[in-house]
Amino acid sequence: MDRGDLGVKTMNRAQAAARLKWLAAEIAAHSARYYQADAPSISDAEFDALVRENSALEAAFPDLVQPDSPSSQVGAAPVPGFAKWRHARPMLSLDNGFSAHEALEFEARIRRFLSLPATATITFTAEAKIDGLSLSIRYEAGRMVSAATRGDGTEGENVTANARTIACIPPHLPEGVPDILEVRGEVFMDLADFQALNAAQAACGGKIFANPRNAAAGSLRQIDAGVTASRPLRFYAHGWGEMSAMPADTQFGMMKAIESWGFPVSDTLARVDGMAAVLARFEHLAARRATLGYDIDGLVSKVDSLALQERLGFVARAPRWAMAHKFAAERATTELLAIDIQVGRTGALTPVARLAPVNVGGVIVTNATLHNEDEIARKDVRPGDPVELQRAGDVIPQILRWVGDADAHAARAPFLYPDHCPDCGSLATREEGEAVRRCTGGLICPAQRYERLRHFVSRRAVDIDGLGGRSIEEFIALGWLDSPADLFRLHRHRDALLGREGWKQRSVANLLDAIDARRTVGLDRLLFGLGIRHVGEVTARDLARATVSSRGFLALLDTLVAHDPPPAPGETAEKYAKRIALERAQLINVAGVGPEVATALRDFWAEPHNRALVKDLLTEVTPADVILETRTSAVAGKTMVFTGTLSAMSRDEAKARAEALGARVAGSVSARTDLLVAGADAGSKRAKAEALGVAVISEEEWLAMQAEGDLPSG
DNA sequence: AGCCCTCGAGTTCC
DNA sequence: CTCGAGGGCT
Repeated sequence: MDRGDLGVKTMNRAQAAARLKWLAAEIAAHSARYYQADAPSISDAEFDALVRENSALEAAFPDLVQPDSPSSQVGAAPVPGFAKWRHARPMLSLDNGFSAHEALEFEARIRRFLSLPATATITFTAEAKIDGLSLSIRYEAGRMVSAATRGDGTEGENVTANARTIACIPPHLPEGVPDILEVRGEVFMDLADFQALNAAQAACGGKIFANPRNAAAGSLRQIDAGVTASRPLRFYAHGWGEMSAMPADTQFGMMKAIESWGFPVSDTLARVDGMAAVLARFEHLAARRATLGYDIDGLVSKVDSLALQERLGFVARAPRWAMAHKFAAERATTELLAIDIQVGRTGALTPVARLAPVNVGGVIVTNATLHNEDEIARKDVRPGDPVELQRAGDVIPQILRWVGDADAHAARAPFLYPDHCPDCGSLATREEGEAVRRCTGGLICPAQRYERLRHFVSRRAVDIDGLGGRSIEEFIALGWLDSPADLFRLHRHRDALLGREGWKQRSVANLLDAIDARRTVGLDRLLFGLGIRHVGEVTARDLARATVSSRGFLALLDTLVAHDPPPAPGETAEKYAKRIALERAQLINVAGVGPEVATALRDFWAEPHNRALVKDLLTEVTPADVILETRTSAVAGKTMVFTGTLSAMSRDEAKARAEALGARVAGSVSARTDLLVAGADAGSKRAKAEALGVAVISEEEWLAMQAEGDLPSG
């Protein structure tokens, strides 16, 4: 939400003039991106809202209308964007590391996960990490059928026509390639080509690109493939997606096969033994960096053996078997203008640094998070200080320290952290031992309500397309929207909405259709969307899988609330709280859900308002059951528990394998456990399983069972 | 009790 | 993306 904007009615003339100027610049920038099909940064609805606000202001202050007003320029039929493309295999991101230390940690972690001795040598591939954009190209029977950008990793944009114009991407492949084959790599632009392009653009008054990466992105995402064809784009393959047959059993072998099919592969690609050798390549690459002729931002190392890659698997959205070793971040100095406080959906007060605009590594930075109260104190940055910044990792700017004159710094007032919510004025408190200060306003805090609704409709939650912050704000102000269920009743305001500035037949229909499309939504998404403390995407999915249906989930919540044993005689309040929390975790019995999460769930459900909210929501929405993919394995659909010390694989790996075979992995043994795998020195869990008559197998038996259930990959 | 790994939450840039 | 904190192992 742009909290800096005032309502049209409350604005004076000077404010309106300033706002109009800002809107003109904003709309021009966004429409340039939109029409030139570079990445649009806001949704259509949000863009519409900007245009709408502009019109409203011009109506209120007709004498401020400028000849070059956006209202005189916008209005052509919007160019349809690219169609969405769902990746057959998700396109993942990589874990980043910035030091030799982190790289060696990465290697050590792999050894631990695989239970390898410290002396075992792991072979890696190493290659330059090109600063471009990822593309996944699909071939069927040797012919290119599609090409798509990464997008969010699951769904990208179909840019097939444009990719076909890139000279070094083969349109068809030689005989004998796998029938289905997806090659993934990086689209980029050489520095010399980038400079020539910008010079040509300047000459014809076209768009000037900030850096080669943006130029490549802008060129690939052209509506008119003819424009893409005129741009000097290059491509290097670095991986693959779906493959109907595997030509090799190592990363290096695969890349060589891909190269033999006619794809360019980076000449920096090498196979080396051990992380120390990867680090040597990194140093070598850093020295060569300036002479490569294109931008790179580091080096990528991958475990060479595909068998090991498969065993290592994934964490959230990144593989455990790969790492991006990044060059040191670029730094810059600017002035800290002010520190603003934002209120998140959980009430967390987060300080944001407002900075004098400064270029850091090709991007203009104006904001940076300061995380929390302690961080400000630790760095002792004060409004007015000159500060040193860097763009950490890939993008996020970070304030390193204040710089300049110490006396001047000392003369500036330290930032006073507010102890009341800047949005609703409620007391903001800090839990013992916690870093965040939270607004206690809860339901009455408008900022929290707004952020919760935004979370509910966000892509990873219920995913209502095209419902942006500005629309939510508008509907709240109109009194149409208070809780998530209200979203599904917005259609009752259809006529009123149609009468409003900027809402036309089509935009209203699109919004209502998008909402209707989510009347049936996965239990996991719905659960995540509720925004229960400590229940994020992964935990929500684990809980949904364990309870299968909304009925099962609600029953679990009821059980939690009903579990209300009295304190034992002489038990302190603290001990009692700890014990009952532990018991709640046992009632849930889902690996990864401990006392804290269990208590958060209970507290949520103990609140009558939340029960009413969920009940209301369920009158509008049908949660879809979350059923594990049933693969043909002996453990599919079974609830398993691991105990004792496993020798062939670590516990984490065992859990990951079991889940891949369709099993649920619980934390402890109960009557609902189907199978216990007992490693060496199994203790109480084994005894309990035997007492309950739960099947117990040894590690060897489990390995055999798992190998049987294994399906060929790909 | 201490340690390591993951996850959750909030944020930035385009 | 980074930081803090929860969960689960040793």
